[in-house]
Amino acid sequence: MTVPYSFAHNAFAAALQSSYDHLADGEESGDTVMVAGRLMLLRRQGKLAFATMRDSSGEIQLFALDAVTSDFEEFTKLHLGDWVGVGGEVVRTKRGELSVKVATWVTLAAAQRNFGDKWAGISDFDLRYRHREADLWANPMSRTTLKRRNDVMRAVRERCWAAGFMEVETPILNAIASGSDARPFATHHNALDTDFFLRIAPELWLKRLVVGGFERVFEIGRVFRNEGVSPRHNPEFTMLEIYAAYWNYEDMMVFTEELTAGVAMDVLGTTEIEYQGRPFSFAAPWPRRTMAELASEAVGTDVSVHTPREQLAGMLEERGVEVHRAWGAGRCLAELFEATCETSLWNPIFVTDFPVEISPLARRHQGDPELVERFESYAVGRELSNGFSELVDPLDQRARFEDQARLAAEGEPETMHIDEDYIKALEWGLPPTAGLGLGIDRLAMLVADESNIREVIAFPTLKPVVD
RNA sequence: GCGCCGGUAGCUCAAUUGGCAGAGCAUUUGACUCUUAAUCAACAGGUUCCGGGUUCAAGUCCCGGCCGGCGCACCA
Repeated sequence: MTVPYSFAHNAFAAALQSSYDHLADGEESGDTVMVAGRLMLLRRQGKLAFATMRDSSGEIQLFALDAVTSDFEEFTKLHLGDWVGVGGEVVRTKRGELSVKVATWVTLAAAQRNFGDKWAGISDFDLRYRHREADLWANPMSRTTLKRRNDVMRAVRERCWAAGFMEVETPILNAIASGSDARPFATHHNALDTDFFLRIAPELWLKRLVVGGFERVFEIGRVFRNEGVSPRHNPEFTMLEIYAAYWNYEDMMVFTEELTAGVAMDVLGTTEIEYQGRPFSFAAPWPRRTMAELASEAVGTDVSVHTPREQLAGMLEERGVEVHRAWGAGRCLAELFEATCETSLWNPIFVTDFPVEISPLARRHQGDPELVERFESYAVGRELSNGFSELVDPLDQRARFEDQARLAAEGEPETMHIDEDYIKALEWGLPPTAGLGLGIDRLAMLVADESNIREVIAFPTLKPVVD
């Protein structure tokens, strides 16, 4: 059988359903359309046959009659999952189902595999993730979720553009993987005979564009971290990073909450949702609390980055956290916060004023040089975004990188490497700038009410099956 | 990486204390001129994830491996 190379398609299911809403039961419109899609159900009744066809917009019934339909017998032998193109009149059956009365039809692709149980679909995770194409046909929720992700991406882009940000693209192959603390994937360029690392963040490149005079830039792109896989972590994930010259971290917090709540409004029409059965509100403004305040409340005594390191370490050990010898008071405070507060932060909140020790790219706090002007937003017990007033001083930047190198020497596996090119870039002058990194997948999880990151990624990372 | 749970027909799932491996849907064949997961009848469909072991007998018990889900760790 030869399948055609094209089909003169001129109507979609959803548009037909709405534009022929007025058609009465048993009424024939007199209008002929060409529709195409996939057979989801097929019911033969002697000299009649009814099929449910789905296209990207929705579903419509195909009504075939021996007296009207060409090759009627062949039509009744079509399989669930076959793609068909159909020409016929728009009618409503006596039982009230809007249909295309099939006059001519052609097979556009024969399905040689089925799409699972027509009622239960496909539920096996392995099959769903390895063969998303089958999952998408079999499971309406999978289509809805990935569509939501697309809606989120569009809303984020449109809001960034509307705020005057320019979308840019920066290298994925890097001689040094920097901009975050994470282990990178390594690869090799043959012609250059050079090892490269896949980016773990686009941060340093974006700030170099600000140095170059693009005052507002953003990038939505894949980043790669060679770390554990979990329901909330995929080795490659999508990050939004934005940088605005002349802003500080408070300005960026305002932008972050407005962007996030705005995306929820754009996609869902509301900021008030249920996430995993529990009420959740995107509505701005979000509370702002310092890390030290939250940690102090949680442990019942005042702690801060100035609390003696040994005292903080003792509190961590009481809570079963193993304290690395390279950790200073700042890192200990952050660990204490994560151990006691992080998972209880349900509605969005900004946690602010991080220790300088764990923030090598952020600018020192105007009120306390041991802190930086940094925030992380948390929602449903997870980190959603991270931003700060950017460190603009090349001398301080070099000192921070050197501190990181010292930590590495003491056995800390995930530290930032010194990036001479970046320091050189800062020497040309980075104006006061605030930056933000936001996990698009995690935002999509919230909007789509999904608890596993794999549901919002079309093809999540899986271990290959070897025979 | 560690722990717990799971893997049976193309899909969704059963299988009692270890005792002949089953159903629905899909596929194949037939009936049926308004169906809606159509209905009815019939046929066919299996390396029970893989490899060992215990036993008269293993889907079931034991050991190892593979893949997945969840939790922990790492992290966003």
